[in-house]
Amino acid sequence: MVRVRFAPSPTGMLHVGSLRSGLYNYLFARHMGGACILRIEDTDQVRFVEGAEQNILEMFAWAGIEFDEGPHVGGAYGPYRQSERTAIYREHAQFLIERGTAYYAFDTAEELERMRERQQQAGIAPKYDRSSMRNQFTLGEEETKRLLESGTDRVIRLFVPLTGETRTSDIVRGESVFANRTIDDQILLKSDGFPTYHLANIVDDHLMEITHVIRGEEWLPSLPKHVILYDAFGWDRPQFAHLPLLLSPERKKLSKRDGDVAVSDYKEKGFLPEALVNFVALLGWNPTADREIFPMEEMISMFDLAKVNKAGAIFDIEKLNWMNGMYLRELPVERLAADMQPFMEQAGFNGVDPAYAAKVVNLVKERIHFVKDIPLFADYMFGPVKNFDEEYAAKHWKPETAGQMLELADRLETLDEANWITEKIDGVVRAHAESLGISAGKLIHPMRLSITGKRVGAGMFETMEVLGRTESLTRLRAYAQR
RNA sequence: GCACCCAUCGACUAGUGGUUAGGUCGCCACUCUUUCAAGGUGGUAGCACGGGUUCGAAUCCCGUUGGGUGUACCA
Repeated sequence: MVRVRFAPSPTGMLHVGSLRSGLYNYLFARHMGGACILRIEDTDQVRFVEGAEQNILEMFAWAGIEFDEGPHVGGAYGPYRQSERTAIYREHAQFLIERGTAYYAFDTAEELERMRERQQQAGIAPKYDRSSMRNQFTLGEEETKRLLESGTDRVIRLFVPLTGETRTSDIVRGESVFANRTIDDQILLKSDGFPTYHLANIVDDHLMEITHVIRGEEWLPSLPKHVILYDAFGWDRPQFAHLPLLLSPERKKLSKRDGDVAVSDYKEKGFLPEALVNFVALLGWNPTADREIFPMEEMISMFDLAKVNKAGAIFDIEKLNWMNGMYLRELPVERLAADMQPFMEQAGFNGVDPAYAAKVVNLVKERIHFVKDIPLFADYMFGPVKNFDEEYAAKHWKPETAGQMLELADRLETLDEANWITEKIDGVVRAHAESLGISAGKLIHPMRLSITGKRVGAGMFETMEVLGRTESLTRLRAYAQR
């Protein structure tokens, strides 16, 4: 059975790149009928951010991505927070020491810093020098034992052979070869007793029976270390798939400095979760080139890791905007009206009838890019017109217009509530225009001005139908008589 | 510096030896029209470069160039 995991570290708000990594894990798991696990990698006590885990959970829920196991739902392989598994890592580090594939080192941060400076000056790659630093090999058995017993700060490092090479395999990128002499003796267990990512990740993936490791390309350089670790334990390794990076318009790894990178930023800006998910899915993967809109279910059935691209993809907000518009026009209006609710409150429109709100959404959804825009775009649907477009008035309001509008109002009044529908209103307006010997447009523009105050909006007759008979007539007369 | 990864229109991509190099966003034009959108139609624009291999290379190989990631007691 396929088991995959998404393993974020709770150091901030969920990043859109992480959303995509999580999504690919989810799509792959669902496609294969396997399990998708959430594991919190909180082994860095310094970078821990309060509330980050909560944000990760909320954003995935918002995006419609569910985990089968994780700290919030439990599971048979827990605990799912690495900070609750430290004893496990210590035991495994110890096991490696006994096997001779890891060793103790006692260097201080300053000593390591000086080592790197020396190496830099000598023009060689910075890498832990096992033969000159303070570790169990240079210190000898007796001194090592003495330091351990005296409680001196120590770390456990991975023993990487100085010769030979390590071969790795990746579903997206194929085979690679790394010369062992270029691979660092990575710290596995820190002096605070916590594991580094490298140790915790391998131990947990093994214990949680992960079959496929799907993660960002930034991990590719440490893949050989991980492979060596699996060998050091004597474990089979999972299959790896390293995803291309999400890039800023400057082609750099998308980071906080590039503006909105948190999923919550997009939620607050009014993007629909379906659109954001669809959009990031297509950044690096493409099921079929003949269309762009794929609901989650369809992505699941079509997902294929082997079709994931190798090159990084620029996060192009323009296309996201377009896609949001596509979903905006497809999603049920009740759902959109519910999404609009928080923005209505922000705009000061409280207590609006949900059914009426849905009608307004339906009326204007083709003309806007975000539900968030509706309270501003169609403010006149939720309260009196606040101000009238002067320029628009100057262009379409002629000396004879007021009289024409009042006459029109009288004629429209002959339509009762039941007949206050788009087609009937349309008919009355056109008949009136004909009797006046002018084009319908000559009437419609002043009507739009009187009723909405704006020069742009939905179809005039549809707008009047939704606004209602009484309010429409009142506004028509009020402006003509002002 | 060193290690590794990558390279098709401005952007996302299809393409796995034979295509007029296709689609989508954006942009431009036209159309529809009561405005603005949406829609429809058309257009703009690309295989980084140089060598091979081959009857034939966007596709395979090598190199160059360019870009990216990593290089922590962070993940």
